[in-house]
Parts: sequence; structure tokens; C-alpha cells
Amino acid sequence: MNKLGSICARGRPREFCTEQALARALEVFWSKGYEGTSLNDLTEAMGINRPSMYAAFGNKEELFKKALDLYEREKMAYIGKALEQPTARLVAETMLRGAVDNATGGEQPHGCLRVINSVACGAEAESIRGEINARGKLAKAVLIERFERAKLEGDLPSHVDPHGMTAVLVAMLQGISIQASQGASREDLERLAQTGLSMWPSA
Amino acid sequence: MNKLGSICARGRPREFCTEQALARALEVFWSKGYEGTSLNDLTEAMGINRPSMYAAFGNKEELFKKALDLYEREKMAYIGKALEQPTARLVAETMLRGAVDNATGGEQPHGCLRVINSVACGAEAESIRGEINARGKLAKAVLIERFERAKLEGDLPSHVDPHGMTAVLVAMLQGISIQASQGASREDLERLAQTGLSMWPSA
DNA sequence: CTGGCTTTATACTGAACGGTACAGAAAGCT
DNA sequence: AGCTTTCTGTACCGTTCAGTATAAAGCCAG
Repeated sequence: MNKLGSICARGRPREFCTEQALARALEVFWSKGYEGTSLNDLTEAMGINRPSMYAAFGNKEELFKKALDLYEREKMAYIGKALEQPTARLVAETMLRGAVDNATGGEQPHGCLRVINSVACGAEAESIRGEINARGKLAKAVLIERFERAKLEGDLPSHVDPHGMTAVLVAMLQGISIQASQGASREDLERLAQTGLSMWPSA
Repeated sequence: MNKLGSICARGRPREFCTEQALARALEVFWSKGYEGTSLNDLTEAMGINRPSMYAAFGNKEELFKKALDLYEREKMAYIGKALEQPTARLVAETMLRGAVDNATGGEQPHGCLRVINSVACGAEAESIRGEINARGKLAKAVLIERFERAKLEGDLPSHVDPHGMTAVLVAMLQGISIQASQGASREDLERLAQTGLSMWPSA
């Protein structure tokens, strides 16, 4: 034990930065999806070899979840900002613009990590899909609550259905994600967002 | 050669119905996606063994494309009906309702075969994704043309952007598909469609 | 019946997958 | 120094994948 009680790094020190490696892993998962990413893809992008990855992150699934946490912290921050907006319309506008920015931020447009993996393929990814759907359900509930408040505050007409409104907005966000991963240009997506916004009910 | 020139089935006759087998394969692809479906899944569902499948359909990829043809012929017929509707609003309504019906037709709701596989994972499915995106692009072009006509005919306001309108409608259809595959109920999806329709611009 | 043709069924191939055993290398502790 | 602890690199494990070689089974024409 160290006399000073300091964190003593015994044994050979790690030769890579875990945060940087996680960021690299996120990039790969983001462009290829969970199942489409192999351990070779990951270790190559992370610049480490397999046992190091297992020691640092557990396994492929845990690595993905940690990458997903990072993704939500960094790339989905606009959702938090959106919910703080004063009107329902501004909530929607902030989310739509955030989704477009997020989808077209990289070299070539690619869909939201969540949306991509919520429809993943094999039985291998069942747990991943469950995790993502749970997080999505939570976000939906928050949006519904926000739109119910908007009705009370009068910036959403009384005839609208908050559940339906949320489902439509989420559908637009999912559409942005899918069309981006299908190769839509930034202009295409901006027209989608703009038109969707022009259809938003006014109080 | 047969004297009568009739189709003479030489050799051992096939013991299964190809159309029925293809329909079974479609069911599996529809619920598991292209990459999520293994040859074991397929042959088990089709009730035949591997070499029979290869002899009858070529390989997994060709089998999928034939299943996709069948899917579009049977399950996406509503798109043709939609385009024939007299107004843009009715086009949208027919498509939205058709998508909801299609997604909730089976035992449990599952997304559109196209949407599911347009975001498929690995490099294995690159060709599949290309095929699907090409077909989707075509459908989008037809919709844009339809909405341009609607503007000329005056049942869509002059300020709307047909490209944007199409992208929004397609996003709603994709959203229906994704939310269905995430386990949304029929009621959820109907509220999505209803609310989306209530936002449709009136002439 | 015999020979030719096609579908069956079994069992296999090579490659890729996620995950790991093991030996060597690099640091701190006593 | 010598020991312990942790990380690195290689080489491997068992499993699953799409696809196929091979031979038996079934049907026709002659």
C-alpha cells in the first residue's frame, strides 16, 4: 500500500487512452451498427489488440453500451436543450435542427446510432435492442409530458393529441436518421425539417 | 424431346411448392431482416433443405430479392392505390393508413421489410441495401411528381415544397415502420397517422 | 427393365465470428 | 535485486455462417 494513500498504479501501465479508444469505437459503431462491427474493426480503429479491449471494457456488448453513453452525452445534447425551449414549436424546431446537424456532422451523413441499432438484425443484438428501446421509451414519455404542459400553457391548440404529436415528431427524427443513412444530402434533410416545421400547429 | 412439345418434367419431380416456400421465406426475412436470417432459419421455415433451396432460388441474396418482389406485389399494393387518389391529402391518408395496416397485419407488429433492411448492418448486405435504396429513390421521385401535380391542380397550397413534403411523408412512413418494430401498438400508430394527417396543409 | 435426368438428404468446406489461454514485457513495491 | 501485478501480443478455442460435393431416391423415355 502506498504510504500517502494515493492511487498507486501497480503493474505495467496502460499504453492507450481509454477515452480516446472509446471515441474511436463509437465512430465505428456509428457507421456500421452493432452487429455490422466486428472485433477486428474495433481493435483496428482503437489501435489496440483484443485482450486489451476485453480488459478495459469487458466485452463487445459492454463496449457498445459505453459508446452509447458517450454518444448520448456528446451527440444528443440537443435533446436536453430542446426540452428547455419555451414553446412546443421551439422544442420541435430545436430537435429537428439538432437531428439534421447530427446526421450530417461527419464526412458523410449517417443516421442516429440509436435508430440504426433499434432495428438491428440478429438474435445476437436482442439485448442491445432492448436497451435502446427502453431509453427511447423514456425520451418519448418526457416529450409527451412536455407537450401536455404546452397545451396547458396555451402554445399548443387544445385539439391536439400529445401522444400523436410526440409520435409524429419522433417519426420525423427517425426519418431524418434513415434518409441520412440512405445518402440524403444536408439540403434534403433541411427541407424535410423545414417542411415538417411549417406543418406544426399554431396556438 | 416430347413429340407434343409439351413441358415434359423429366427427372424426379420437386416435392414442394416454390411459391409457398417463397412466402415462408418472406415471413422470416420480414421479421428478422436479411442478415438476421440464417440459412437454417430459412430452410426450416420453408420445409426444405439447403440444396433444394439453392437449386430453386440461386442463393440467399437472390432468394431475398424474390421475396422482396413478392412483398412489394402483395404488401405494398396500397402505394399504387394511394397515388391514384384524387387529392394530395388522400394520397397521404391512403399511404399512412396502408403503412399502419401493413405494420400491424401479422401477429405482432413489425416494420416494413424495406425500411428494416435499408439500415442493415454488415458489409454482407451492402448489395441488398443498394437495391432497396434504389427502389426507394424511385418511389420518392414518383411522390414528388404527384405533389407537383397537386400544386398545379390546386389541392396543395402554392407555398409548399414538394420535395420537402415527400420527405416528411416518407419520414412518417419510416417512423411508423420503426416504431412498429419497436413494439408500438396499433393504437399508437393510428394516433401517429391521425395526427400527421391533421397537420397536412389544406388548399 | 435400363439409361438418363432431376430432386432429395447428409455431411462437409473454408472463412469469419466473439472470446480467451498463455507467455513475455514493463512498471511499482519491499 | 527480486517479487508481484498489470498490460501486450500471438495464437488459439468452439461455434456459426453461406455455400457445395456426393450419393441415394424418384420419375421419364425407350
